[in-house]
Amino acid sequence: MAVRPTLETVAQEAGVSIPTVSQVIRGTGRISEKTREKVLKAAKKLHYIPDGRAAAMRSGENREIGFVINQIANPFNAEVMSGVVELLEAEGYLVSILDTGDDAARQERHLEAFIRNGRGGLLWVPAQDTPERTFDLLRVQAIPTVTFMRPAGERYDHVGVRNAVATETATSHLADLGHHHIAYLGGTVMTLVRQRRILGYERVMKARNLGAPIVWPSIDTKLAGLEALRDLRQSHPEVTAIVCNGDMVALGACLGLQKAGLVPGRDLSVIGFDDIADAALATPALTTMAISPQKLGRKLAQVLLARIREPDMPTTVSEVSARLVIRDTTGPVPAGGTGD
Amino acid sequence: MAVRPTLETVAQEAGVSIPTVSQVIRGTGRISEKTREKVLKAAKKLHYIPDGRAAAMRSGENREIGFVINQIANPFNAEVMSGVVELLEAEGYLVSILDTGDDAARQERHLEAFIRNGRGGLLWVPAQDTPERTFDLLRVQAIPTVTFMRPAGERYDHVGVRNAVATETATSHLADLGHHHIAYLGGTVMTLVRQRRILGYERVMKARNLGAPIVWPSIDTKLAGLEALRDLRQSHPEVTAIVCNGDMVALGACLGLQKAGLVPGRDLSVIGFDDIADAALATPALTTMAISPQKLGRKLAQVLLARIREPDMPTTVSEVSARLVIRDTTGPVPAGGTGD
DNA sequence: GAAGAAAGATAGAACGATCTACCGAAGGAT
DNA sequence: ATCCTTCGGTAGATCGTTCTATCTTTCTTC
Repeated sequence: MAVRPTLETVAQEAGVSIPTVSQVIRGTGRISEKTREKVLKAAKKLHYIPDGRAAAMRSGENREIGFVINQIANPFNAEVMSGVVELLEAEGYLVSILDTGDDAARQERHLEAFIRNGRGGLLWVPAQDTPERTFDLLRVQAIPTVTFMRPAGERYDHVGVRNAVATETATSHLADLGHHHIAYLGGTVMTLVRQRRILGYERVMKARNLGAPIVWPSIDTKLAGLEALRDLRQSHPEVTAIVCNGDMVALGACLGLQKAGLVPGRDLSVIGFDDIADAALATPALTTMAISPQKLGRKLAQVLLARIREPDMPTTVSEVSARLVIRDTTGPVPAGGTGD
Repeated sequence: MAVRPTLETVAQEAGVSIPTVSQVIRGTGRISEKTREKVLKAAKKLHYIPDGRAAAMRSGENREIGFVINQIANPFNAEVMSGVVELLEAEGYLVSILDTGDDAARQERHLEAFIRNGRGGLLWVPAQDTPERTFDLLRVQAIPTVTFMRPAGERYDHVGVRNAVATETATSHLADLGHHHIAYLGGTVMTLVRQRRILGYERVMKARNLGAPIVWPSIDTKLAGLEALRDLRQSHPEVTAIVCNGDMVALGACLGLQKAGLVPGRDLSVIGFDDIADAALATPALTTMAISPQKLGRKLAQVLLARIREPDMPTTVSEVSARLVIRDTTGPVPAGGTGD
């Protein structure tokens, strides 16, 4: 089987020295047009592709970026990733993706593997229960890092969403429709993100003098949302509207309502978070807080590039706003409902 | 900022030579218990993580695997990936993922980037219109490669599904329910996979003397499936059942039926392919040809490992069978329907 | 035509690891 | 006491690239 060509192979073929070939390939230094063509021809003939690892080793520059994410199958994440890849690829970077499944141990193994194999930068959604040790690991290695969605103090640059403002908007929308007993559904661990979202929800509940806040946990899948809704309704039959921690849970809740013979938006209002593709396609279509994944992805890439270019600048925080998209799962309080 | 520790740093700290440290870290050679402990202590103190690229360069062994996939957001793919990662990770490999979006140009850039940055093996779902040149690129570099789902002749090992058998099963199931006018919905380009699936469908249509085969194209999203169903029903109102190229299209078709006020499984039978998580959760729950993504993922990993260990053995083909899962979207021909 | 500058190419070290070969010390047999 | 073996560890070359320094040749300019 063919052995991979190197600078030396190409140099021999072209009848020049190794550094000359290197310069031609990278377009640096002073090279005459004649030798340039000679070298390019040889390189093409041999299907030469430079060894990025050897280059990175010598030059210290590393054009491979790692994206460590909590759930690769989440369609929202997928769109963010595609935004990131598009922009970084144009700058000559390779973005390779790892899935932690929100498991801290697996995350640490992954991060270590990334460090071991050399990454010039890291985009990171920290797993829910990331221990301090993992952050240390990364700091020692001095890799430019940007956290996404879940901030990690002021250690790294961060790109995320104005969560508290978003749930304020969502809860106000429900209050405007006349709802008093509004629950918050979704999430399990009290991450900073969830904390901020619940804060926005509770602020409106208090400010507008609505019922006592009800926070009901659920993991972030449709199936879990379906089950959680059932339990929530049993414990709190007075609830007429729910603000959800994510679209998957919200869609699950809608399924749960339908299974119970109820109509989302008429018998009980549901509002999601993210605006994934399924939100608009579901019947009834889901009212939700939309965030633009492409926008987030681009922002993420920009922040990382800035950090790579200027490793010593103070860390930054970039937040984008969510937008209320009213569809069919929110409506006025049902006639028989408790208007109090 | 801290500079990354190397073998030399650790060697100095421990008061031994560089090769000694290397041997301790890798657990090779003869090392006394005393120096071993000394070295490990120093390595731990400095948070030493070996540079896999330098190691790979010298030893020729590369423990980083690339997974080049057509659609990262597809939940079926996500489950396959997690199966692959689990097994390869246990063997000490790092699996990093790239999304081609089924775009041949992007795919070629990605593959080249993988080669440039050194991958010890490749798992690959070739994009739909992959040119011959791309296959050449890979062969020249002599990287162990396994194709997934979409075979590429006998060039590489392959892991896939018994597609023709699966659609035979699906179509027979509909025929058993009394359907005569059965359409095949989904896919656009005539890939080998689609060809095999359509072959199975057509074989049953012919063998059981049913209506003329109708193949209707659609890309693989819910939205497209919804629209395609509408068009299909307009052109072929006699159709009472459809076999779909994938669950996403099938779910889209069900949505389309519901939008038209019809009930999937009663007014028109729909059968999907893949059994993604949503298939069981949809209302009505989707009848589908289930394939176990974990099983496929493990198989994929095993085949790649075998190829890495034995680069010169003849290429293999491994196929797993799909299993008919009957849920609520298939039923007998409706009363007013054309029983012919 | 001589000195200086610029252009074009190259030699050799370096990056961080691993591999091969070798070396000194300790232990055992004769 | 000498030789041989085994054990524990090290020196130096090497992987494919880039960097620094240098070398030769040609072109300007007065």
